[in-house]
Amino acid sequence: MPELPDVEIVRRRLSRWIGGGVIVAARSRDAYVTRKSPVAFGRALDGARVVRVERRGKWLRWALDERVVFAHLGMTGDWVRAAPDAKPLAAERARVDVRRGESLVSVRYTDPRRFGRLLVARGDIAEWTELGPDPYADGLDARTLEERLDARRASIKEALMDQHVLAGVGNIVATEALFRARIDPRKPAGTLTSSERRALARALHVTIEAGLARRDFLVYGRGGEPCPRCGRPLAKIVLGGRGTTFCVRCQPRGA
DNA sequence: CGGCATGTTGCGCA
DNA sequence: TTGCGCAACATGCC
Repeated sequence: MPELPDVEIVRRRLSRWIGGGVIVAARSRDAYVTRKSPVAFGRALDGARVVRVERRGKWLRWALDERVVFAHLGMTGDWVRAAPDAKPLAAERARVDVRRGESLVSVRYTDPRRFGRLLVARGDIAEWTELGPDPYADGLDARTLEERLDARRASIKEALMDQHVLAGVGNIVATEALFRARIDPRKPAGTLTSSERRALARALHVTIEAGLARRDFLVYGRGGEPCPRCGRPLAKIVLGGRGTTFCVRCQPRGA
């Protein structure tokens, strides 16, 4: 489930597994996911040291000695650890074997749907540098939210999911945070009141923490079920091409 | 078989 | 030029 909280969980695992290690072998056979010759992926990584594993929004950034690896999990991507001699896992698209002291760690990139990306670069790429503030790494207050949303005509939900506005908010986090903040997802972003922006900043924080704690969703994917707050059946609409669940009573349009 | 899916990009049309 | 809706990408699951 790769939105900000899930990507952060993957980052922590990766950092623990391979941070500070030296890559002894990196292989991919998937030209679609590597967006270039998978051979170049292996060549660029072989022998490099993993200085650190960072995250911004939904992107992971591996800082190597002289290169940078950008990894996006798309819809179904994940990094898992396997025994170095284990056969390729189901939907495995790449593997990176890392030596840390005495031990050899093998991490595998799995991604059935292959919307994810594994990019090698010499420096930062536009997809990374053009990201908006990350509400977890950078913190988020009502003032920042106001700057980011000001004069936007798109709905608040679509604005939240725009990675240039805020980095890391996807369909689940947006849906859950708007429910917590009691804001109609269709409301134009630029028309939120300051108290709504305060509630939304807080709700994003709570939603991200709930995601990190792997708690169940309140309303996402629960269209037709009773609203957890008032019991009225949750509405299900499409906004910006994405399924959107909300409560017409608890999330009013009016200010 | 049809419909839907946690993401992103690019195209056609106002 | 800008903005918006929508299809496409590739695959699995219900």
